[in-house]
Amino acid sequence: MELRQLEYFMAVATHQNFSRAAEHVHVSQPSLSIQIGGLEKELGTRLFDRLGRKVVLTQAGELFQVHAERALREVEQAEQVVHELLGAKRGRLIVGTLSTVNSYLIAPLVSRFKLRFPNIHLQVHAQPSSEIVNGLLANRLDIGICLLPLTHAHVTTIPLFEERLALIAPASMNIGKRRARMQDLAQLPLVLMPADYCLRKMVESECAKAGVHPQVVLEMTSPEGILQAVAEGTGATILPELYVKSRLPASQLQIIDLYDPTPRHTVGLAYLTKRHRGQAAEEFAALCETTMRDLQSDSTQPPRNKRKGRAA
Amino acid sequence: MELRQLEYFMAVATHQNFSRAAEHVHVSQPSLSIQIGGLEKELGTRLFDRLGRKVVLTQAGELFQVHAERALREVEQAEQVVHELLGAKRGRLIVGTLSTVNSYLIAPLVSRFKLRFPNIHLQVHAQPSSEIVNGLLANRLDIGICLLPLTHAHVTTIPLFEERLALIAPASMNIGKRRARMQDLAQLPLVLMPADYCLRKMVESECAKAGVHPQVVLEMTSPEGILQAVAEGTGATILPELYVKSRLPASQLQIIDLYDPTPRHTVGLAYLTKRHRGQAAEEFAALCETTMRDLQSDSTQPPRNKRKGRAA
DNA sequence: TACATTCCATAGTCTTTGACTATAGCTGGT
DNA sequence: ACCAGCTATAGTCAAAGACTATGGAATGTA
Repeated sequence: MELRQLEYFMAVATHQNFSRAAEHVHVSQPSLSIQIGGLEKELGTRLFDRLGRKVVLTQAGELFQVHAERALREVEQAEQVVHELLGAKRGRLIVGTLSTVNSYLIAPLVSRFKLRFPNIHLQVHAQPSSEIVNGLLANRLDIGICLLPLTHAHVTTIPLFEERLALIAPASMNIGKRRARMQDLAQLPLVLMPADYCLRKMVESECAKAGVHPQVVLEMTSPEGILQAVAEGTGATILPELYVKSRLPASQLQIIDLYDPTPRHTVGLAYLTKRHRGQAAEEFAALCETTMRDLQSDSTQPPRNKRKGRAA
Repeated sequence: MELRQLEYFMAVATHQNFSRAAEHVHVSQPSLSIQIGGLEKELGTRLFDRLGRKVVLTQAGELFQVHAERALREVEQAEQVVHELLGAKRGRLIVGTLSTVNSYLIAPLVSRFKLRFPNIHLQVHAQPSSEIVNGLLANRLDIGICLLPLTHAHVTTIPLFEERLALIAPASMNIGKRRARMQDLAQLPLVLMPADYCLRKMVESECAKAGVHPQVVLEMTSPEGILQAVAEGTGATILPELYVKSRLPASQLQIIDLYDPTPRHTVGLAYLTKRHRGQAAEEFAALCETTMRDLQSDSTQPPRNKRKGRAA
């Protein structure tokens, strides 16, 4: 059985006339007759009684019509949902993000995204980079926001923006200045993530460049926990500046710029190389960049009126 | 879009592998690849991501799958309902019958029919012959049970059985014998149907043959009403013997055989010549004959034990 | 009754399309 | 680095659908 036959069938059932039906489906009358004939032959019974002037459904035809109509409607809808997806009018996007990035970027990003694509079902999971990669490989995530570089056979990354890292010290700790050299870290007790975390590796490599060996007094996996430990005076830490600023708990902490060199890392979009990224994913990545640009310009020059609206 | 493509699509979605899917739908792998490719091209997006080992649905594919599956199921059901109809496992049968026939034949007929085809929806309308013909022409009825002969351009008839007509007289009326000649009718007040009814025409023609002119004292359209009028002594009438026997109200009536000649008429099945008669209609007609045969053998030889079961 | 019209079915021709085989290209595992 | 497994492409062939022309039945009209 073919969809064509169902369409022709419905046309005849509607018009009760082969010739009119043929015009309606844009084929010649013989073509339509043959298709209906074939359908009837296949089913083993007549679907229409040809009564001189009119053509009417047999009982078999009536029963058949119910399901033929539904089948055609489902086919139509199958097309429709895909087209809506392409137009980003519907769909689903599951994003994995680093919890640090999650804290300051995701909230404004999500709100912008939802504004533009209200019917895309969005899910955001805060996870460490390794879990994001696993999630992508297992198809649990559509895209991830990770630290770069990330080299994995099947994962492609696109740099989105850089994060500056800053030294975070308890208010009680006397650093004595607003800026610190990387070398100065050698003298501080540090609270860092475990060795297999990206952020820790990054810190280690920066320290190595500066020729210092950090004194790690506590390892914690969550940046949230680290901040709390720092606030209680356990030690200092190094975290993305924007992250800390987004949740600075009533200035119990000092944020101290690092330089010589300033540690930075690149945040990027990650996705399975062969996996088809939907419209929604593309848009999400684009919004990611513009949102970040806005955040950084607000952060680096807070008193300056780069954004007139706010300054006024 | 073609049903073939939906089937192939579902196979790939199920097996997550083109080659296996191809085996499953009994085509070569390239054929299947091409069809999927065509479908994706038509929809304007990938439905599957080909990840080396596995093949997984894209988001578009997932949305598409829902409706594709439903569409295929509807097509399957469309076939199914027709096949069930052919096997008379379901369906509908609307029958028009003469009210006289209706009274004695339909009850046992319907019960037998329902026994054999419990899922056929049966509807029986008692109507005069002319209405039955109209009903057939207007497709309100599937088949009709009428008096023959009935000649109409589009209606075909099949004789089923003969009905003997008998003289029905009120108990009060003194006929003096169990049998009466047609000629005897001339002396009786008669209650008959109006002139445009088949039964009346039939009586008229029988009378004409016998050379008598009936004295009609009352015309009524319903045989039921006629019987009541007769019971009250308004006059005698001529009705199918079986009909009267089926509803003899506590022997207030005499049933008198007519002879010389015995008036009879033929009851037959009528249907639109070009209309396709379903399995149910065929079976109904067949049951009609056998049921009638049983009724007549019970009626003509009530004391004799033609049906051993009863006699014992 | 005969004629004109309408409508569906059939015949014959042509183009499209789907299926097949063989093979290339890529991936993943040994 | 090679082998095994999988999908995509190329090329050929046969089936199927569409079209035009026409036949034949039924309907309505002069």
